[in-house]
Amino acid sequence: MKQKDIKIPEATIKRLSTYINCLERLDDKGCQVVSSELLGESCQVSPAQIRKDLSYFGEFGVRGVGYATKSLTEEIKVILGLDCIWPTVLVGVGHLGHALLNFTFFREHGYRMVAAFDSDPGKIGTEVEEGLHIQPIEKLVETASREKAAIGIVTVPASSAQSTADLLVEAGVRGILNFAPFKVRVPDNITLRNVSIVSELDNLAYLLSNKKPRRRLKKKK
Amino acid sequence: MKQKDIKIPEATIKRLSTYINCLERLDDKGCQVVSSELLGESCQVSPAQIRKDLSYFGEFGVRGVGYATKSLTEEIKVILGLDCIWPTVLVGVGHLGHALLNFTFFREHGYRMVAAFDSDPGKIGTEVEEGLHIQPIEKLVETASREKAAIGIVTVPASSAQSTADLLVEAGVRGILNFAPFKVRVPDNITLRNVSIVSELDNLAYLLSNKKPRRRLKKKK
DNA sequence: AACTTATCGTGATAGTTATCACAATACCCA
DNA sequence: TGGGTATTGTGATAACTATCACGATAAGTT
Repeated sequence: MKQKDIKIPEATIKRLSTYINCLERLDDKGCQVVSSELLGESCQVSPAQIRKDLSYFGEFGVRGVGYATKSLTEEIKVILGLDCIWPTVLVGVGHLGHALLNFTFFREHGYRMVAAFDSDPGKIGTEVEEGLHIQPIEKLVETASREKAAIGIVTVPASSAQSTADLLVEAGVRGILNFAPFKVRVPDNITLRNVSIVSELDNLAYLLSNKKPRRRLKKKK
Repeated sequence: MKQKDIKIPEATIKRLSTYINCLERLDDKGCQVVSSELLGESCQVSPAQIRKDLSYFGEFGVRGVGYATKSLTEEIKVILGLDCIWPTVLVGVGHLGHALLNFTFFREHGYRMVAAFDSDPGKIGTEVEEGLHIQPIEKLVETASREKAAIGIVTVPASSAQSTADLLVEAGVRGILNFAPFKVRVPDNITLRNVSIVSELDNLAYLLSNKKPRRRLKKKK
């Protein structure tokens, strides 16, 4: 038996999430066992990459056979921490916030939206989802800490992103997912992830502007 | 004079997009000149990283002084291909689609939404933005090719993501930004980017599940 | 039980990306 | 005009990540 402290690439974690997605689809199609080749085909990742990713966490397959679809799905969920429920709050119920609240996927995959907040008085009280009424920002700290929210989703405009993040930290959330186009600052003990939709589009524009993507002429004096 | 064919890291492109964002904010604050240190402070990237990123494309700064805020912004826009207008169409006007259509940022930064489509007959004709009426999916190929759409944004459910992508390809778009939780397949000459909101959340869950993020115990037989 | 086949798990290797340290140089001021 | 200061641009290096190639091994077959 060997035990080693090793580093897990962030890219690996991202892929694990997509593996779950593909595995569930394959399971729906009736595949009880998948090879790394089939799974790779399905989610457009090389078979070796999949095996490597999984090997960081243990041995989940059977040589000569493959992986049991259902149990591998469960194993990956455990790895990602999706075997428990993460109480989550969302701040800023604009279109994007609404989209996330209605995203049934969350409910089925380890997250539970326990509260939603907005600064627009006209929205307060609106039921955005079964049993979930929009609350004023002023209630954020009180409600989120009472509900023991662990994750806060920020879908407010850039101008109020930082103050929103501050409130979430005060309310005791451990992680923040920020969709506002502003890099907020949080204490070291808070985990932060920024999602920049604009960057994704800009990346596309860059690739389209260059015939040979990822290559370019470098000019120096 | 030296000229070399070198590879640009994808991460560099992503950062360039955020540099624009930070530079515009600094410019609003009255900073006419920024050092890599100040810019780095503002967008949470190391100064050396910023200089390296820029050095792939040329020399934009003045030693001992820094970078002219406005002109650096323009230079980066040129690098990313944002100095021209990208005609863009969006398919699937749910909450997320709506959010993107109303995102004024796009209009101001190189993209123009030329059409929006949805399969729900009840939505057809609705004006989602000044002068932009939702059209039926059946009109996609005709309208998008007439408008010479270069980019297609997919915000439909996973089940119709592939067929939507196929239509966009048929309409002649060169790039697709896919928000559906399904990895669509496109011909080699089409540039594709997948945005997985669920993966971002899952990543957060993983980090929260592990005290020391990015490190873990490895167990082997 | 030996042989064959399929497919995993992983050490070694190649490739990519970030960091570092410092030479280069523009501006300021005496 | 020369010396000091600030800050860039970049080669070298370190760190990280993906790919490859193959040994290990489970199941089926004769």
